[in-house]
Amino acid sequence: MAMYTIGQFSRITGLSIKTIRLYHEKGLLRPALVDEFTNYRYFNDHNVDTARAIAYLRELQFPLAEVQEILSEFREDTEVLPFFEKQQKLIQARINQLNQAATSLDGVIRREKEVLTMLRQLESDIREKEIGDQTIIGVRWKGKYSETGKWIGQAARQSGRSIRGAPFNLYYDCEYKEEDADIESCFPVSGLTEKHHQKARVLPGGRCLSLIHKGPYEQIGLSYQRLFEYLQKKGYRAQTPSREIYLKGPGIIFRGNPKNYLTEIQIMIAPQNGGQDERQDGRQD
Amino acid sequence: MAMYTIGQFSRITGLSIKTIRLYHEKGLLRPALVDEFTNYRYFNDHNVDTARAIAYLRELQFPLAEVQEILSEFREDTEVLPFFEKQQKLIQARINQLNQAATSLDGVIRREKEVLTMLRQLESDIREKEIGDQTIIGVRWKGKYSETGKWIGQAARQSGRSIRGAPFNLYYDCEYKEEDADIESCFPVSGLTEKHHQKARVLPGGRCLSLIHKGPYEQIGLSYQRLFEYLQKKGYRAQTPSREIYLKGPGIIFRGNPKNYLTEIQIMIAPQNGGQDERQDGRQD
DNA sequence: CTATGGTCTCCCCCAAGGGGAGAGTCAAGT
DNA sequence: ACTTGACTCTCCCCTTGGGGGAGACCATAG
Repeated sequence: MAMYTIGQFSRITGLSIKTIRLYHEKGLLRPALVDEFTNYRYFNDHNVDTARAIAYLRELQFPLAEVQEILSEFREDTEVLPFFEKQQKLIQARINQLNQAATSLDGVIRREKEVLTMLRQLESDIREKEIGDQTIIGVRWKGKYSETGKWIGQAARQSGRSIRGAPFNLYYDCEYKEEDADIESCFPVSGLTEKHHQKARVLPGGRCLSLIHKGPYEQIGLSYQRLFEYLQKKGYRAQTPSREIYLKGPGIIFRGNPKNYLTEIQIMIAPQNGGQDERQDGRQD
Repeated sequence: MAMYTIGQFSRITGLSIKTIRLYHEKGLLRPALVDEFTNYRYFNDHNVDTARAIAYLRELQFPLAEVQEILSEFREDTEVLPFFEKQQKLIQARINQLNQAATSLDGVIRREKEVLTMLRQLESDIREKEIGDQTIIGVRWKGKYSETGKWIGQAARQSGRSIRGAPFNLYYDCEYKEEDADIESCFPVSGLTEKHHQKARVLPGGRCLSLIHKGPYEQIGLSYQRLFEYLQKKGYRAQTPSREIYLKGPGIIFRGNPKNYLTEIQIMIAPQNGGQDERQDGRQD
């Protein structure tokens, strides 16, 4: 019967010497012989089998204590079935937890990347553009502008994992109101589950004026002023609700510097004249 | 500005007192005030924000050291993007590892459950039954019966994650040979990838005699003898190759007790005479 | 003034090993 | 027989993210 020193045994089994000694100490792997004078460990082929079994169970993420229990109390694979099933549940739970983290990370990364490309191609000028229809979930409320954060949070909870872009507000008032403004806080969504589906609706696209406001929200009045001037100069007719998209605001981790906040203001333009498809107002809910 | 004792702060943030002290010690969470005489910690609302950020990053599985680095060196979410991306890769790796374990566990559980049902409905009697076509991957070899283990391992490696049942041998010799037997060691497979596809082939089904042999392989000769007697009595003609299905042999963890090994022997029966579809018996089990 | 409950620091514990120090051992070459 | 270099031994400390508990202060209400 071949006997191996711990180094040879380590090379055979792929376990580190430290690990082998640990398994010995914990009673998982008893060397075939321990020299009673030198304390040198010597292993045989049966030990190799045991080591392989341990390595296999460790791959299956069993804790050492459980490995020992299995190895010491059973002699047949079938008897270990309950352990396997317990372990399977445990691993599924861990996978779910990690998947949740991965999903969150994914969302964060996507959002921050969008912000970065936004920042790069930023020109703080009024543009006319076409925007498409969007499926959204929103929360309608009345109050002061500064309460927006709370309601965005509300909308985020309603949308759960379906959020597909930056939050925005819809302003249903035609004019600026300090108090008691009529606002809907929304998220664009997609891939909704059944029960979320009824809370969502489609926000129609169309032609709009767009201006990206850079800086704190307190100064957003100036950007609105520029937009209204432009509207008047071109003779366009504005449609409510107007939209304020919070491309970059207080972050998830940091509040950030308000000087770098980015908010896109979109004012939908009513079709010019005559056209029978004259929608004055997108209210549907 | 509201100030909270550590207990209140713990209730607000959901972090345990121990955890808060740890974060303080590691420099992640500096209390707004530490009484210089009593060493009591007092926290304010800004601390609540920080604690929330820490909890969020911990949910994303960031280690504390990284959380501290992020919190101490950055002020904007976008700057943290590289950390997020690194973390995403790390989490994916962990998920992959766990998924591998889960897949292995799944296979083991399925196999052992099959063995258990086998054991329950075991009657060690000769039966005639129809078996269906099977897609298999096999390794053909010549040598001694006892080398089977090695070649089954070979076949397992070839089949990878597509294995769908117990391993078996095909015996191409008409008679029992001690040495230099002509054998193919196989696994039933399904869900093959492209590159595995060409190694697989279909093993045709048909009518066969089946006997489940219980006990060590060394005694399998007796079971063969019973089968051959039955064949002769019925006047059936046997077809090669015959099959030996290792329902329960040495396990993955334990070698197990050879007295409990289960091996199903299947001998295909050649169609009787003339009639190309002559079923004599409705048994289909 | 005391009782009760909060809080402090300090120390030990978990899992699954890794790193290294200092001492002892083995086998081969000289 | 001696040396040398490679192994191996035990013992201790370190990691992560906290948990448990001891013994000593602290705060506040009755």
